[in-house]
Amino acid sequence: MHIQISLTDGVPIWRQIVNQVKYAIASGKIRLDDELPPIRSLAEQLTVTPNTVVKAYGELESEGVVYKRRGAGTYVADLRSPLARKEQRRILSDRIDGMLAEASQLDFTIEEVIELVHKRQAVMSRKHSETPTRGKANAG
Amino acid sequence: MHIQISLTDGVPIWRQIVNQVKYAIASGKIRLDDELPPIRSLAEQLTVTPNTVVKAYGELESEGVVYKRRGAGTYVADLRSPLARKEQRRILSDRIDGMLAEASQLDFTIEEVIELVHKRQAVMSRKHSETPTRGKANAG
DNA sequence: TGAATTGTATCACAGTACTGGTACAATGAC
DNA sequence: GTCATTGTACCAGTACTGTGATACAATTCA
Repeated sequence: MHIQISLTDGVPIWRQIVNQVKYAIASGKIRLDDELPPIRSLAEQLTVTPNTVVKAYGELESEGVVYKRRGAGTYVADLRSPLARKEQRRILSDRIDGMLAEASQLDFTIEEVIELVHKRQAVMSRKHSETPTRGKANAG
Repeated sequence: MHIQISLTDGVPIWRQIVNQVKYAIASGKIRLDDELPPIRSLAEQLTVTPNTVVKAYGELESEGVVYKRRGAGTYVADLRSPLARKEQRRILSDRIDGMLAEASQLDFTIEEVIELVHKRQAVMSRKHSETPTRGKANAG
């Protein structure tokens, strides 16, 4: 669990933690029921306040990515569980709704949006080919 | 040009103005080269500071929705012009990139994303059927 | 039971976004 | 050129977000 944060790129520390934990899970570095670093430990390692880690872990929990057990620790949740998956779908839906609202106001048709999504997906997966959408791509 | 703002819904006033101007254009209430209310007039009408309207109009200009002529006024731009269209495409691409990054981290495939986009589009166009994506939908 | 470890809750400070007030500069009408 | 109108620029106050410090509560384990 090696997390590297930047204090200068404008992205809040708690969000950097969220992203890197998600990435660690997506890339298989940490797995189901693995324990994340205790709040204090990670806070000390990153030399930030425990509060910041609390906020990050709280966000991860609300997204169904991890679960916490008071007095015990914070653990990687089963992302394929129906509950977690439903929550993730809700989060992504919110983001898509915002995007579609923007597209509508900018006078894009749904067909144009879909085309643009495909194009951006192609660009993004080309940019960092080591992080494809789901491990499936490793086999293809 | 009737704009209604809410001080309690958490959405910044300048953004409410942006959205309603866009909607007024999309719905045909104001057209190409029509003049928007002067900053002071709209500020007075909404009982907000001119600064807030300045910010809203500035955002609209940066998106290519309007153009300003100092000493004259603010006017609806030609949204189909290549320059405006390119800028709008850039804005939407940014939003899509963020959405795809989220989707990737939440472990959705591109196929699932596309499916969800279609579903949300269906939901949204059902919700307020008077604001379809582009007038084209009136014919279909 | 009691100490150690873990997450939780509360208050405080700094930076930023949002809004407000007012003076300045450029354009258009005369 | 002069005046009215328009957008621009600058500074100030307020609320919120992000971060920091520290005390509290629940769980684990000897």
